[in-house]
Amino acid sequence: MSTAEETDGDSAPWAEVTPEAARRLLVAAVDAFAERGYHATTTRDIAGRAGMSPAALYIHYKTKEELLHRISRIGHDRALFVLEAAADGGGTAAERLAEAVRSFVRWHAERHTTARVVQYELDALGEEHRTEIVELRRRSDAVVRRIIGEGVQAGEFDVPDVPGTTLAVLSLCIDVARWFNEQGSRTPDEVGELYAGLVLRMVAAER
Amino acid sequence: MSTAEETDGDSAPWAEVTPEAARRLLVAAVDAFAERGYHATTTRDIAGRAGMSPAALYIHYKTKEELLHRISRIGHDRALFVLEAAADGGGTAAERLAEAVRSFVRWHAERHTTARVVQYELDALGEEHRTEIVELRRRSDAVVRRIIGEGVQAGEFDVPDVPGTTLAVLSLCIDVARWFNEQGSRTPDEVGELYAGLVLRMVAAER
DNA sequence: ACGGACCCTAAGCGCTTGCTCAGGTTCGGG
DNA sequence: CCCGAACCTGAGCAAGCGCTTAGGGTCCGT
Repeated sequence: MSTAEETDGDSAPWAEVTPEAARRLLVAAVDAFAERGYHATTTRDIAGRAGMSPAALYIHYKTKEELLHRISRIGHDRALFVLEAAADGGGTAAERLAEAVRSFVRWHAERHTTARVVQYELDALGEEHRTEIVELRRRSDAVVRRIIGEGVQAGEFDVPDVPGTTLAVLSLCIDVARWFNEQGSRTPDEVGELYAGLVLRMVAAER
Repeated sequence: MSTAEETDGDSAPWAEVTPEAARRLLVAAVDAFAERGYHATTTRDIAGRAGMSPAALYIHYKTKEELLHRISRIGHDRALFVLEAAADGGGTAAERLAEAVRSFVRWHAERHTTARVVQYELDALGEEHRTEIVELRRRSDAVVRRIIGEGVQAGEFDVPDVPGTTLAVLSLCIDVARWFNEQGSRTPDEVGELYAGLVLRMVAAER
């Protein structure tokens, strides 16, 4: 597999961020934001983690908020990519839903540092940037809702409230970013598998 | 029903906080923390919402962190109370689990302002205060795990991974605080009902 | 050898932060 | 009518914030 110009959700995490100094700052910001939260993180802390002086940050980014926006934008793009890949993967609705949950959860667990920033620091974005991100989340919702809707029509699923169940499924997956811990007893793969099973039970017509 | 000295999860929200000036400040802090987050909220903002000068805050609380701790402590106590009431309510494991989810979710929806602070600003607490709160959350976990465990033993439930499913159930409920909106199309009762049904499907032995 | 593009830093500006403190207001009991 | 306790405010301090600016290395093509 080539490492150049990848747009998938996993490999070479921040490869598209250039030049290298800008990437180092962005990675440092992800770590700091995830650890302490956006508002509790200082620009001096970010620059320090990247091994630079506080002023260096402003050569590559106009403001601290722009850093958050870049992180949030790239993160949402990747999470959405993962979801859409599963949705377009073919198979029955159950197979596609299971794969969507499995990979979406795996992303939130494996990359829980990024995911935490992406999912929980949304309010710190400015008006314009936030609406841009909210649109991406609307699309995630649409992807899951479509799979569930198709499963219902095909008679595979029995779901009284499709929008409500969609909300619950996404909520369940997203919250993984909050509690997942690398020192915990479960690998991202195991959590993905567990959750895929639970979600299938939530929508299954019968067993 | 008397309004004096209540300790349940709903009525007379912050009645046990006295004197009245201290309660006004605490309510103002809950609103501010929920809206902007702990770190983005200034002591001037809190005092202003309570109609006092910045200095007044420090007559009733030693630090801004003490305010967060009081909120977090009381909130966790109430949420736990709601859970335990449902768990001790009698009936089959399915009935108790459904009631636990229903009331826990209802609490997180109805009082989502408080719940947001309680569930998402934990990291802003100091070392000692945080470990105190984490203990309360461990007890919430134990309550749900016990119900599910008993359901499995009674043959009512079929759950391959009890700790994992417990985690998922609680995660689902807690995340309600993040997305619930009073202008949304669902009442707290409706969300509670929906979620209770979904959780029962996750654990049911057969249908 | 040298000019200039690029990238970075030291220093610091103006402002806001959490918090303090001396002093004023209010009010019930004697 | 005065006292003392309870409660609150105006003014402000030291520290830390996001961000700016003047200037200095480094390395390229020529």
